[in-house]
Amino acid sequence: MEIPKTYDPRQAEERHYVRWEAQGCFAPEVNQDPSAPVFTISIPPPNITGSLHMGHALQHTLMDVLTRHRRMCGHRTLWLPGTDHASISTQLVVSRELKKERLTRHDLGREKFVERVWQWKAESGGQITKQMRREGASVDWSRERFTMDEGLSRAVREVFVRLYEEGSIYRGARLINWCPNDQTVLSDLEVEKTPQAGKLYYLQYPVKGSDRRVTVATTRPETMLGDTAVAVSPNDERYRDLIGTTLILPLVNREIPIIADEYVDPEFGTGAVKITPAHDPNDYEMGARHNLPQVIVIDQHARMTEEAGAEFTGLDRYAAREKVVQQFEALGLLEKVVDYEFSISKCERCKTVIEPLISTQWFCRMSEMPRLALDLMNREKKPQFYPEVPYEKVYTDWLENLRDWTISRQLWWGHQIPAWYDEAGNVYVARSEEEARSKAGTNALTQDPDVLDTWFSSALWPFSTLGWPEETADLETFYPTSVLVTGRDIIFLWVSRMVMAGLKFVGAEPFQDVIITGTVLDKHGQRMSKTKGNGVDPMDVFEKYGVDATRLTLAGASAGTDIRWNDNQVESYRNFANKIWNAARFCLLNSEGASVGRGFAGDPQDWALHDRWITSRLNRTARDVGAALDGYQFHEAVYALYHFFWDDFCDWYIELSKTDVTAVDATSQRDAARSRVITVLEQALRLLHPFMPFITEELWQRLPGIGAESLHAAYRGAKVEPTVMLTAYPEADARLIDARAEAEMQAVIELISRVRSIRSELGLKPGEQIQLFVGPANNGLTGLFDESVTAQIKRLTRAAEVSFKSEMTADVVGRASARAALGGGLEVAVPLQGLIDFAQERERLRKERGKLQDEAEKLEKQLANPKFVDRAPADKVNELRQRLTDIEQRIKALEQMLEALAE
RNA sequence: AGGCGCGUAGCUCAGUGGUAGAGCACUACCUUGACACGGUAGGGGUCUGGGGUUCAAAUCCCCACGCGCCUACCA
Repeated sequence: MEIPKTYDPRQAEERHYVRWEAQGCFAPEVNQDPSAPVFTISIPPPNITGSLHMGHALQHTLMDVLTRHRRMCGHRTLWLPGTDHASISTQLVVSRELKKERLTRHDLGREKFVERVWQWKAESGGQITKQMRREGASVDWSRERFTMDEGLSRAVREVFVRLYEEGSIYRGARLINWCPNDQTVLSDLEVEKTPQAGKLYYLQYPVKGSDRRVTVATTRPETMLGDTAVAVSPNDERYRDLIGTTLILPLVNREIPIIADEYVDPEFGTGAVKITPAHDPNDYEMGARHNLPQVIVIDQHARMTEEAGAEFTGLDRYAAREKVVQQFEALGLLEKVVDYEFSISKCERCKTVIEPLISTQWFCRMSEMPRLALDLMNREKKPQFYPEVPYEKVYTDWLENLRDWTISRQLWWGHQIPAWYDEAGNVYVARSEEEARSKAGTNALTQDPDVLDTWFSSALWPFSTLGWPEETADLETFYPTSVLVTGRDIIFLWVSRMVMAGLKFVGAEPFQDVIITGTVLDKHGQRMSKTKGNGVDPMDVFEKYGVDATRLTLAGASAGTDIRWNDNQVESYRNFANKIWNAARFCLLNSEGASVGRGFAGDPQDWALHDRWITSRLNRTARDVGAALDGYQFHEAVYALYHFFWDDFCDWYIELSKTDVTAVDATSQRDAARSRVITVLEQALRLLHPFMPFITEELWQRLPGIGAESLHAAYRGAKVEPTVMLTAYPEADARLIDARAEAEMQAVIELISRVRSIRSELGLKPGEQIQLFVGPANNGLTGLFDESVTAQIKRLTRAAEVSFKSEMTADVVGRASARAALGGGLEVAVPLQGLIDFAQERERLRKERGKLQDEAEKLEKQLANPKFVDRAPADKVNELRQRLTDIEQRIKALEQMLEALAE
């Protein structure tokens, strides 16, 4: 059999996914067991304009690990894929394309533009779905969904109509966040605050019929043109007498009142606040409290309106600012200007400064639905967040202080609002135009031109993708889903809204658990971003190190915390993949006469030590991995697998099996040993499969003795070729976890390591054969060293001979020996016939003794403390006593050795 | 302004009351019949600083310093 010495990930990645997908291995229908438990994950739908980034790669890896694990446990698993339509982004992308043709969307008109977007989607919108295949994501493509699909759109209309009919959706004029660049309203969550170095302008407003002036401080002088009051704190002595009097607003000469409101902080600025109800959220509220008029001085393009006065009409807001300041200065009404840092709201997408405007929009009331979600958390602690701290609190805090959600957008791409107006302006909200017509009693209707916030449809994702509002079999079977894996940035935008919608419309939470992943940062700890150009493209990493290594890196990063991306880490997992490849290569090159699943017959107590040991380690690993995955501690699972495979299986088990496995004669002993290594390998491949799907499949396919009967019972009737992904995930058998075998093996390992250490420290050449004395023979441990173990010790320490001595005195082992004191009173000696440098050997032994003495001293001190002995648990005290005894024994042995070496 | 998190080996990070760990990097030796993307043996840490609780603190509490994130209507 030709097996290359180095693993080439590429060819395995190309072969297996296609077959898995074609044979329906990812679809829940592959499961033939009607009583199987169900496991469902609904993917956070990536945006159709996007391409795969490290955040996706991380989340997809975790979802795939969970899905593949549950599938191997025989569960009926569904990981449902799809994408969302991303109104603004997509519209911007397509508009940019049009710009190249010197066209705008208005040139095309709405219908043609939307057609064009669909066309763009068909051509360029499928990038992520291709990339997910490369990742190995075991999603059921036959159930792929898109938020603008007919079915999902129907769900959107249904929800809209129901909410409208019960009064939870309303239309009205409110102060909203307006993006003058994108020409649309934005919800509070799509606005980002950034600190900004600016100025605070102190403007003086004359008091009517008096020489007095009231000074107000503002960061936006241009808004003064729309002021309709000045507010002061009711308890502020400085202004008390002015409350209720009138000011003359400079430049516009409007008379405005001085009002009192608790909101005003007398400590800040001058203690007097100009109030512009039409252009500031706080002023808007105060205006409502005091019934102030709203004077609109800025329009949707952030230019001044006619209301701002003839001189200002049409000026950009910043030009207007300058002009206002100039004129105040000219009038002697500019008291001062100071530098001032404040935070400014920008459009999350285009970074344009948001203009708060009064505008008629559709809103969704946030009163009953957040209550449903909060009640569920209080009552049943659902969904369960991982990590619970701090995300559960982040989630509930947000739900407790929600403002109504602006759901309309002035865009063309998206779900057009199912509301129609007749000529009189009456509104008819309906599931279809026909329904609206029959409600209106006329055909002369125009549909509201706006579309809904993309997140409105995303909120329905976990059930709309399963067929809701129809009562489909999928909805019945797969809802609520099991777990949601996502980033912390969309807990508000998406997670909470899904919970609200799920509770409201299906009557059950959309998922039981929520895993919040960290952010993948660059190696300097910076957020990856296009503008900084510090992003790492997962596709490049796949190409360079392989998909499996990349997945292991992502899964191996600590749960919930941010990940600094570092190629070194992937490289080490690439090396691990190569280690797996070569361990398998060894097994396969020596596989004649071997078969998976054989070799471990009979009572385990009759097996060789290393066989009992590896079986114990394997079962312990299966137990640890299972427990880690149940708690979503992926990194613990990776750690356990890595060390089991490399340290236990490769470094020791394969080495200890080599003599038997590579025997020249085809004996049953040889074949049984071969079967045992290959059986352990096969179990290890199964354990690794959810994390490293490609290499495990590639190798598993080559193992002798695998076939349809290797599959998990739930998949045996399915029409699939044997595949590791449908085998049973190894489950720990508690009876095979053998602490004694592990302790005994530990003694053998210590012996070998110490002898190697002696060899190394004394600078013996690798080929130089030595002799070993081990004893004293009355020690319980020497019973371990049967013929086979002794042979292994010889091989691994390059010893020509191992002799067991009843005593380990200098007389017996010879004065010229390098020696070591092992645990349990065991000693080992390497006689060196004059080669030994006595001074050097004494130094070595003293150093060793020094270390032990330090430790003994600490233990003695602790054990001499009556408080410790009295108050610490008895087994802890015993443990330390035992450790001390062992150390003392070793020290004693070392002292005898030193004595024997004395000049 | 508030809330939360983090600070452990040169680097990236596990560990969260009872003997300080991993990967990478580093040193020495080794082309031994799976693997140099490898093997063997090593070096390296007053667990940010200070105080407290405890028989025992990297781990729990308080304070300080440094870093990061999130939320918020201070003109």
